[in-house]
Amino acid sequence: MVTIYDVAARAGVSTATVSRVLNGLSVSADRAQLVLDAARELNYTPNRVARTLRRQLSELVALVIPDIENPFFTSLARGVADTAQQAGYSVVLCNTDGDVDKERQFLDVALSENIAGLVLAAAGPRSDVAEFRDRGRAVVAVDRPIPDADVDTVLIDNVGAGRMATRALWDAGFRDVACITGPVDIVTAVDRARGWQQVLDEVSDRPRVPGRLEHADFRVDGGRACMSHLLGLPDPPDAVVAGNNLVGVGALQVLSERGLSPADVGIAVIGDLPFSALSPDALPFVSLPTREMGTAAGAMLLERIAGHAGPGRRVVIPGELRAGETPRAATSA
Amino acid sequence: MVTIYDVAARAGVSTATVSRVLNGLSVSADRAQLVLDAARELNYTPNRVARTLRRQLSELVALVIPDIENPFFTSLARGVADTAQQAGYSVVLCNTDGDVDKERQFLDVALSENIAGLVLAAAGPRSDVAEFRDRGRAVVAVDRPIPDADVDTVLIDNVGAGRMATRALWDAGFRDVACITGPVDIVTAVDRARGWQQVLDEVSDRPRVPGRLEHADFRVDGGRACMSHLLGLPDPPDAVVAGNNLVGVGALQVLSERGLSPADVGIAVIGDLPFSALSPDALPFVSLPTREMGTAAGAMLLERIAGHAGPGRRVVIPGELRAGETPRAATSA
DNA sequence: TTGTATGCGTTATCAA
DNA sequence: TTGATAACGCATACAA
Repeated sequence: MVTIYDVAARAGVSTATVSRVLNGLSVSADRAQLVLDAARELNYTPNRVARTLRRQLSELVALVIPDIENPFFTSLARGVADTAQQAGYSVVLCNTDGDVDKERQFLDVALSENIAGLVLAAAGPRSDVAEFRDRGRAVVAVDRPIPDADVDTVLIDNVGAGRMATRALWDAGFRDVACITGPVDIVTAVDRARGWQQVLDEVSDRPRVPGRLEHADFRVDGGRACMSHLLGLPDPPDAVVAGNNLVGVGALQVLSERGLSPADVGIAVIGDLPFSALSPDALPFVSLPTREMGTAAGAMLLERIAGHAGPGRRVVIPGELRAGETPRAATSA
Repeated sequence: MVTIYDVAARAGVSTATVSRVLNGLSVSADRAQLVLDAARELNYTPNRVARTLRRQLSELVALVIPDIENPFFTSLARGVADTAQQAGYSVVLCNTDGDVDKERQFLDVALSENIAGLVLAAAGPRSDVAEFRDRGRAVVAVDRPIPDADVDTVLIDNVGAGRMATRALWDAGFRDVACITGPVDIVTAVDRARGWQQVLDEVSDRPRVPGRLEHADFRVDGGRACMSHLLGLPDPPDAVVAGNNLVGVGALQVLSERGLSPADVGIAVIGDLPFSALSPDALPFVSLPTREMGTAAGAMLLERIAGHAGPGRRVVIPGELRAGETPRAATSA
């Protein structure tokens, strides 16, 4: 490996001078040129491990997400990566698979690697970033808040998203709207369901059918299972709000397999369906600006790395209803 | 930060002894216990940066992929991550966005970070991993071979996949089968198209309609554009092979928007559609065992890290046709 | 402006 | 088995 010593020797200067040139400190022009020439001739690349050990801070930023197979998070990742890379940081992505133990492992590794900063979409409600912050590392929470941690946070307006989706179905004439949301310990899932409930409380003057709220996991199979269950009831609902994109996919699959269309059973999805094979107009959905979430989180992280102090900030980004040609309820009950 | 010195002081031993205990070298039982107790009481975690600098090798493995928003690659990532994590390595994912410059940057960083190994799905046909290998780092190519590099390689049988998809359509009665594949400089795209061509050459006794091969980019919009173009021709084909999952999604979207179904225009997809919102039975597709590719690549990487020498091995994994209830051609031309 | 020398935290060599 | 110490490659405090 070619080290700073090799460059110094070739340029006929000290390693300190080489280091200064490479870090933009004041060096006389002629010597600087000598160093640059030597570095180029030797194809020198500074060793980041040594640099990190010395500086106590790496040029790496980590993004920790719970489900790398969910387009919601990969789109988010793009946003974070674009922002951070533009600032010269390399972004590494870590998938916790929703496993809090894996998450803790990643956090430990990140800390031990002297990572400059961390964007975290928490796997559970008890992520511990205290040591991170104590050691002066930047942390930004995204999509899911980190309880008891005063960190910058970028969130979707989940209650609002739940409201939009529900109202779209109501406005299309559906009167018995169920909701399939995510696990009770994921706050985004709970909030979206709360939005659903709010709208129903506001618009419905009749007693509601009980058992219309289902908690799936936030995956395709979860959506499938709950949708099958709802459709199998003696008095099935006439419409369903899908609590996230994957649940929506599962619900639509079940519909398709039963030969039903979104006109037969209304369906609105919270989240985008980039790979749905349906026209984006086919059903109402609440588009969530995931990429923008990522860029916002990335920007805040960079500010913190650059030294911004002060209490944790909170950015809440609204979803946007895309109603398209929402099929209307066939019968008004 | 609590360092090895703190532990040594608390345990009343030298840092060398602490290091030995932590690395499983021979230490007397009583002193080992002292060290372990001290380490636990101080909540000591070895600094990975220092360890990496000293050992000249980190415990990190990188997976570099060209499109993190493509389920094909995220599924692959799961396979690699599962394998590597089981062996105690932390896996970091890097998205090149198909940009060879970004890829080179990531490779430089990985080298400079003393990464233990690298699984690479190359962004282009000229990835340079020579320095990596010269410096004794493990490299495995996945999905796309790395020209001029004698590395372990895990590939799909792309020609075979193209054949399967094409034959499925032919067998269903379609007689003018077009192909939308990926860019000419991505070998998987070319190979899949070659499989398509082979089958047509074998089965068709009539002159072929020219202009039936389209090169999209391997994304949804690429599939949309090419599908629109094909359907807009004065003599459109009666069926289409989609060269990858995203192209398939785009093609299906166009179909759906025009009120057509896979019975009107036959369509077979090379790759899986985990988020298509269609029943998996709705159309024929060639399932590609991406996760298994990942585990195979991860396993080979671990072997190399463990010191396995010898020439580059090559694993070719076949796709698997899932014909479901393939719609038959409405008219036999 | 430049060079010398030290330390970042760990592992490994060498001697005891 | 154990400890003292050098070395990994770099950045910086200090001296010149």
